[in-house]
Amino acid sequence: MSTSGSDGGAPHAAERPPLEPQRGGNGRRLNSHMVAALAGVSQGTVSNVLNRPEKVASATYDRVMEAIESLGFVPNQSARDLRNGRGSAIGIVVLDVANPFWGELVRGAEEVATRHGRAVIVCSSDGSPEKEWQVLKLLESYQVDCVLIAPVDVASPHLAALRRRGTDVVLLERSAENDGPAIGVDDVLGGRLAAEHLLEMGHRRLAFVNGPHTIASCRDRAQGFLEVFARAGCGAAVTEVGVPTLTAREGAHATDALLRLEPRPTAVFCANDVIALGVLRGLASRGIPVPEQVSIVGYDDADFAALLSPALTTIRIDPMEIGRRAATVALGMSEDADGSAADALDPFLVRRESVRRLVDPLESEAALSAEPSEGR
Amino acid sequence: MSTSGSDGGAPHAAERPPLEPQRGGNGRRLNSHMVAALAGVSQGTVSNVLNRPEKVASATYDRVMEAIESLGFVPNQSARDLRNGRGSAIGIVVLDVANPFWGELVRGAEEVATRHGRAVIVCSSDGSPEKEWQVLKLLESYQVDCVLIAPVDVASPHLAALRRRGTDVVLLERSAENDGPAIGVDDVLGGRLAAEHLLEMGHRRLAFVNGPHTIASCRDRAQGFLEVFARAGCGAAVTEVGVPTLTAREGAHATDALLRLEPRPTAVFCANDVIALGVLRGLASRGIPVPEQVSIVGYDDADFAALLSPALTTIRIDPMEIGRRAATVALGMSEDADGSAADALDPFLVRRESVRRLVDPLESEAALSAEPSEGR
DNA sequence: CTGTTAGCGCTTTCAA
DNA sequence: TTGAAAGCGCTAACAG
Repeated sequence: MSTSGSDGGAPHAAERPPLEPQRGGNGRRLNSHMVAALAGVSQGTVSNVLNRPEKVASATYDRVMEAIESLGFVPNQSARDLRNGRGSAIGIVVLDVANPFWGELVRGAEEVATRHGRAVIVCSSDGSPEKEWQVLKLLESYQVDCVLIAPVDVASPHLAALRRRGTDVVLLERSAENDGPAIGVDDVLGGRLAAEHLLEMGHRRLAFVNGPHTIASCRDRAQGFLEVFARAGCGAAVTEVGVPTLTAREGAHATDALLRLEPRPTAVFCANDVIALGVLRGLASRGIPVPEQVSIVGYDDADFAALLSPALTTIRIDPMEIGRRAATVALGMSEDADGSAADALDPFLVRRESVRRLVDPLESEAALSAEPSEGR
Repeated sequence: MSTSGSDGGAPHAAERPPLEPQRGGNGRRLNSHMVAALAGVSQGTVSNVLNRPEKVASATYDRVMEAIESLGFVPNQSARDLRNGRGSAIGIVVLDVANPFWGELVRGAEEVATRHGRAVIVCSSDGSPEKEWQVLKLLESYQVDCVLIAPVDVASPHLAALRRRGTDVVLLERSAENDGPAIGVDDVLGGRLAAEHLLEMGHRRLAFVNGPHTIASCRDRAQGFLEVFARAGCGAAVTEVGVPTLTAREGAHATDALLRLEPRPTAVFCANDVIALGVLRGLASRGIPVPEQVSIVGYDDADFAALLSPALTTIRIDPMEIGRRAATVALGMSEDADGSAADALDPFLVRRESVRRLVDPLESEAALSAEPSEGR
């Protein structure tokens, strides 16, 4: 049997009439006026009980509360928002909620928002400026109080316009070309960490699988990663190979390009774990052992990173904490100091099994041929 | 330098006055009245242009549209919702958005909702009835048009009450004790699939790491899994070990209990991949090889399942499609047939590396003796 | 301390 | 085809 019954000609859910919700006993919609009537007070007093309890005598307070409970009254947020001239929901725009990184971030934001009785409206932009614009309009129509956003393009005029119209926006990434509040990880540092680790492990021929530079975090990771080699003056060869989207599929797809590189890299840094996962998959399907023949460093320390085989060495960041902080500043709860308080979380290296130490310095120079059996 | 500047005593974001958003040229809030003024029509006409374009002369239509564009006017959804007596957002309550399964599901729902100009309010219940109730109140205050929910307890009175008050609710799981619309995977079938596979592979001593039976999907998976053995009459020994939450941590924690079992199981079925991942981790830390000593079957085919080592044999379901369908019926777009249309997605088995075939029938018989070899 | 009142921006009769 | 006016449920200012 199906769960949605088609019992004897009953109309199905989709075509039920615009039946009015939440009726009181008399058949009218349940509202503060009815609560007031039941408690024997005026609407204004009900409002006060809800919003400024201290302004009302405790006897009346109790009576009103009782009425509220017994009726199961829930104030109409649309009306409040309308009256207050500003919505109470908060919007959050990420690249893709289905991606665990953004999922966790959303979770963190949602946690603090709902704790404050605020709804969070979640939208995915898929990295598409059009879709981003569309969802921003949507959020604006809902009069959201503020939007937390990982912008496709920080410099987007739509963003600026949104802010100009009075919506608070807090960026889910740090960015030089932005003056508003922003919470994010210091991705330049993250890139640097990866580079230093690889250098220290003896790697000199490297590749970096990265997303489009329109994404600030990609740009930053590249900057940090590349600047280490530029500075080191160690004659390392670093190639950046770009992928259009940060997905496992693209990572796997990039493997071909990686293997065509001359000289072939001994290590590849991936802009995130999902890509690393794709690269790992691509390498595995071609029978190339990791880390024996190529070392991999990911970014994010996603759930699965520790459980891959080999376990993925990665740069750890805590997306949920970003979400929490972003929501906190968005709600104006960041009363600490001058508002510039700790807006960047420092990522750190998690050493696992996907990076091999190149013991013999010559080995890294031997171009492509020769590989020692390396058993460990 | 920090991204949120504390430049020369300028007040920081949190304490800016309740400055009114989206002003028109004259300093008042931008509304349909101002659009009307600019276009030289009345408010009602603007409303018609937006909602019933066919009712308005094309000349006026163009003029109004132009005014809308030039002003950058976005209608106030709170006001519409208030006036319409029903919100336009849709709520979705899952156990945890940070979990990739729910993240994907949310994504699917969000995709179809935003395509229809509807906002999605996302909430995580964490499997806690209190938190669920809290978020349901939140959603109700926002007057959401409908809520998509994976209930902590299908039989919850709060759910029934919500529905009674006129909010559409569509369940994100199939359940016998529910008569409203529901989209979900046929978990009984899923459990059955796992059992049949294990049986076919020669396993007779099994364990099932499962979450609380208050969660319908857990109950159903158990039902399907157990009923196969009951029916098979093959004298298989199956033990269900319960974990309070469906997390990797709990899975790892359950490993002890698993290993204490007499007789020790040759295969364990896990209620989802995340738990399987925890069990895998627990087993690995104790040096017990999979699948050589124990076989594992997961559920969900999460992102990482294929990349574990060994790659996880699992029951695949498509959460995003569930989300899409749920949102579709919620929006009353399911005009197909009588409303009972395909409300269950069939899961299927994905054979990978975590299940070993017990070649020698004696091996599996040694423990409990007698069973018809049942090969099929 | 509590009641009264005036709208917030929008949709929708009802008239013109 | 368009305009005028009423009112959705709530809050805030002001009176009592």
